Amino acid sequence: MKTSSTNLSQAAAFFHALSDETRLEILDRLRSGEQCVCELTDILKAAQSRLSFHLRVLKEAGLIRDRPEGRWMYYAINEEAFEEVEDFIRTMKKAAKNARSSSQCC
Amino acid sequence: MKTSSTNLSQAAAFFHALSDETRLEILDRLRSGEQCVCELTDILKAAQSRLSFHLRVLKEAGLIRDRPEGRWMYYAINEEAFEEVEDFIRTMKKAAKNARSSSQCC
DNA sequence: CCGATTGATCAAGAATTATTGATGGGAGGT
DNA sequence: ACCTCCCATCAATAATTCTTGATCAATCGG
Repeated sequence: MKTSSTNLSQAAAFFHALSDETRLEILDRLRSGEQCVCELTDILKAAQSRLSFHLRVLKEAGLIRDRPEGRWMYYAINEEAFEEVEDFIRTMKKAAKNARSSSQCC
Repeated sequence: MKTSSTNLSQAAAFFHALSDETRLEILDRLRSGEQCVCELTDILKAAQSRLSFHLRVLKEAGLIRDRPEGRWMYYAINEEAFEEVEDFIRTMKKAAKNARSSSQCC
């Protein structure tokens, strides 16, 4: 079994989006359901443009979805993407585990 | 349930280490078992210092372990770290799923 | 001891990413 | 129409990360 290189660059993109603490805090907030930017700005005490930047990174990676409503923009976690990330990690882990047990002689 | 901030910075560190395609290629190679640096250099066609740099990033994040033997250094995947990453992702995903279903009125 | 091999580390430069403050656009209220 | 609120975007700067080439230490074989 081999992980294709497109998978690798896709995975790298996911992980890059997840590699920043501010973005993880955003996701942590979104775990409880969708939120608008202004709520996040209040909670995370971050400048609006800064938050907007990080939301964009998350969105371009496909980790979150947005939904405009009036003058608000609501963001929510995209579960499918997390499913993919989980699969990637699980596959890696399992392969390593197998390799390990099969290389143990006696 | 809340993810503590130490968890977040720990997770950010894991994800940062995973966010580079070269490092994912290294891990992809290590899936089949431990390898020494020279083998990786050949396979990935990367300069030695470059590889050494990425191996360090992976090691400092705890994703791989090293084992010196004579003049070779063997690297292998550290499964426990992948377990942690998987848990983190799964927790995030589940919380999002719950929030989603409970917010669906009618 | 000598030379060759393996791999870590360092410094310098290149490249990517993050932050800040300013601007602009759209939606709503009056 | 005007003003305010919410948010995206842009340009400039700051900060971080990556690559490259050089050097060094340790191990091994002769």
